[in-house]
Amino acid sequence: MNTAEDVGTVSGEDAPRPTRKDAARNRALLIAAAREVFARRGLEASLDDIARQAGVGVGTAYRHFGNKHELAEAIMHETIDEVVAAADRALEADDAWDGLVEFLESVLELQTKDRGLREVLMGVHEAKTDAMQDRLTARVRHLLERAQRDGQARADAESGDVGAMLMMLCHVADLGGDIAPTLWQRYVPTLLSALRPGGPPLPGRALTDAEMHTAIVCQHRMRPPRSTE
Amino acid sequence: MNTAEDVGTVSGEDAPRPTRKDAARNRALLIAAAREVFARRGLEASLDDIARQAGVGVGTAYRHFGNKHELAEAIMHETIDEVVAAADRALEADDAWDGLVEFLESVLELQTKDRGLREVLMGVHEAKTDAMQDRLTARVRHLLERAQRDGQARADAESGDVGAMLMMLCHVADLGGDIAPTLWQRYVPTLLSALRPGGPPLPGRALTDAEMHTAIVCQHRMRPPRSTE
Amino acid sequence: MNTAEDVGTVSGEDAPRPTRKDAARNRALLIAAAREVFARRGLEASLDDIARQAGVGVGTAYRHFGNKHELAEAIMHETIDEVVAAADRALEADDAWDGLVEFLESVLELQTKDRGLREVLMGVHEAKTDAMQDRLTARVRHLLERAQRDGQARADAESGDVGAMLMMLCHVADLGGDIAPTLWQRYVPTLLSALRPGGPPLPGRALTDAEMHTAIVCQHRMRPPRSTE
Amino acid sequence: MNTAEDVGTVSGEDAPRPTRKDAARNRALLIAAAREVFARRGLEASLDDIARQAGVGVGTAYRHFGNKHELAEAIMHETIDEVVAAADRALEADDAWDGLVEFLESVLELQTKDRGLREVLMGVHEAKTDAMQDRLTARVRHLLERAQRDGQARADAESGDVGAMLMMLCHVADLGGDIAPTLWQRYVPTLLSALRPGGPPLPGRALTDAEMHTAIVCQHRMRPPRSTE
DNA sequence: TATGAATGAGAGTTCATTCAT
DNA sequence: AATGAATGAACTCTCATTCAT
Repeated sequence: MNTAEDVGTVSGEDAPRPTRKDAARNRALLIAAAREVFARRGLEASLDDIARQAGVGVGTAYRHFGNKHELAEAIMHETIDEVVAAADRALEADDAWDGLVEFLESVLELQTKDRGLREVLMGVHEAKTDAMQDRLTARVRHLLERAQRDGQARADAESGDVGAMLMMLCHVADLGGDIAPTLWQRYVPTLLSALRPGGPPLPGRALTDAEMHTAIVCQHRMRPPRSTE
Repeated sequence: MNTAEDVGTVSGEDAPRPTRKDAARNRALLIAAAREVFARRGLEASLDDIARQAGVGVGTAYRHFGNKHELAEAIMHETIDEVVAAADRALEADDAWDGLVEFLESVLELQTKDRGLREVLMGVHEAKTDAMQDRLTARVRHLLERAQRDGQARADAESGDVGAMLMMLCHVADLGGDIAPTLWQRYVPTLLSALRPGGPPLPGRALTDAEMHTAIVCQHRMRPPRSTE
Repeated sequence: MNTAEDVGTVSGEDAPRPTRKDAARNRALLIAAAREVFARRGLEASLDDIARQAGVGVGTAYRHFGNKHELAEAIMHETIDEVVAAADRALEADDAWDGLVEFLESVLELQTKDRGLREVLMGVHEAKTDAMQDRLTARVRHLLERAQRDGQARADAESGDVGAMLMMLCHVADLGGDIAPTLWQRYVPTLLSALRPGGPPLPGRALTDAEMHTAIVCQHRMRPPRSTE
Repeated sequence: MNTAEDVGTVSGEDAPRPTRKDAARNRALLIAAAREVFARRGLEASLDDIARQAGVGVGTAYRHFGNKHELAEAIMHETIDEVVAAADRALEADDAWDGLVEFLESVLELQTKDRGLREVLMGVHEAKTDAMQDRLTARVRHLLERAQRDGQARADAESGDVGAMLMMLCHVADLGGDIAPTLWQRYVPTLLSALRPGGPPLPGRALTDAEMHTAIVCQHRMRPPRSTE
């Protein structure tokens, strides 16, 4: 039923399979829209809103993501990429400790602008988050280990501590919100002091990476997908 | 207690009729059910679920509470009462500082068992929460001031700091969840050290009580009741 | 369980069955309340509202009336009484025609103040209205017949015509509402002229009393009572 | 119509895509169902009933109409179109007076079959009705003015009079219902005689178009849509 | 393959009617 | 006999997901 005119979509690029580019672009459009909408309105935003914002049909969203959860995961993936990038930058700081601090600040700055990331970091999510969490966890561990090697972080500090502190700061940042966007900075020195050599050790033990993983992944607040049966 | 004279007015317009026994029971059942359901599934749980859990029709819930918000408020009221009671107990501790610590621990223990309280403390609520927030804020202030008078807390600590720390700990407790229910205890000494005299002051400034109020109240996640009119 | 004190309700009237007066008063209270509420808010007002206004439990309303329809009927009964009274007064006017006109005006004045009556006259009701309709119909017939005997109304006018005209005027009065409360008066002369001797006869035929009855009774707008099954 | 240049923008943001065929069919089904259901049961009929009658899910109704009011408006629009068409036909009658009469008769015939229209004409509606009311009012005025120019209607007749008469006739038609579907015809000559030159003027004054508008629009019986905020 | 219309379960809320007190 | 709490069906509206086009 399509007349010849729509052959021109990619107009002369003689792609091996047609419309591959389209699909990629739509995926990108959806992710961009989802980030913006989730960032602005939180994870409860409707897929219709996101699709509209993307200039795409809802059906397209389902072709690419299967369900809302998967879309959110994809968003997280993209977003976590930025966080990972920040971590990688921090890993190359001259001073290991400065790198660690720099990383925390980068993350906080990122999540201040992005309610999507905020909710993700604060554990409002589900399932396949796995791989991304792990990528992040690994970086955190590296940052800490580097500082430990340089004698700037105490040997008994654990990467789970850094994670916990990051989350605490996220929460304060969330609390401060627009009223006091830099509130979280007030508590950075105190928290980080616990990682410094010399003082009394932290009591008990931190979450292992695996536990952290489970902990975050288990905190669904987004309803599970309906069983299609 | 009624004298004979007003017999026959409009068939007993006097005594407000002291809450029927079954009504009281149902109210209690509803509150119990709501606490349990909110505790387990969060504030987004439906009234239908709560009513079912209470073994009661939805209509009954509406007779007692008018709308979902009011029910949540009532639950919160009950729950905050426990928190306030804990604060009042803490205010009578022999040692002011021990009282403050004791209070934090009590709250954390309470919220560990109750996702309802967790969400309330973490600011996932609205409107009429006001009074309760304020009751709590006042206690926190008293606890801190008492410790300051005794020279156990630094003079420049602010009650907003205690609030922020409480929230951070709540968040860690939330993170630990069932996997590590005492995780939060690991970070108590570090955080509280910032309130102790002697060290470097906290940079910037804390949220005032009013700001804290606004910050928490503005973070609705439960939609406001539809205006019926 | 009743102590001796409530023997004093009727205090010394040694009524054959006690508390008869109470019941009567409650009935009266309910009717008064229903008239007021229906008059103000229309037939869609809830029984709860009416009971509250009466200072009585809903259950009492059901003891007296069985269901909302019956209550509305009772209201109508009371209200129609006034209309009937107006008709009886009109029947004693010196001039038969003046009596007829006077009657119409009385009814219109009554219904201007009473949305309850308005809806009743405009046929927004059901069932047992029967007896009352009939009482009214009879009066209308008498008024017309008296005017016919005096040669002031044409012989071929039918009482259904008077009824129809009354309804039309009610409708115009309803239309005028508060904006033009006397609008209906503009159309009285025209309509009544058709009842006067001398002009061309009305084409077709009017509704018989029985048809009028059926017509009005069939126009439920208030939902029928739920089948209890 | 699209030139080649914008090929590839966002996959066809150009043509608004001319209403799908099945969508159009469903919309038609809904409108048909709504007309039928509203016609049979009045404006209080539920959207569920209408959707069921249309053989369509409720959601579909909401996709097409947003809320119950809008659906009713759409129905009314369609229906008023017919009335307007009747008026336009009447405006082309050879004889101005015959045109006026013809119009009244058309409307009455239409509303005899359609309780939906009946309620609309009798002012049981709201808000956006405005435009349609006005379209109708304008026609009525034209019809009357044409008759006045031809000397067939008295100069001091007002279009509000025609409106009032139309409503009165609607009411009688409503009264006659199925029992006497032509009852209203009995009162046409009498009423219209008041518009004819020669007789005594109508006392008082008619409603202006603006007043008529207000009068009708203010008589909601259908509750306004809940503000979703 | 993309579109967006259709679906229907489910949420909050109301109210006529019943029934324990 | 009166009370008003309890009930539950019904209503309007939303949104994740499916499916015809």
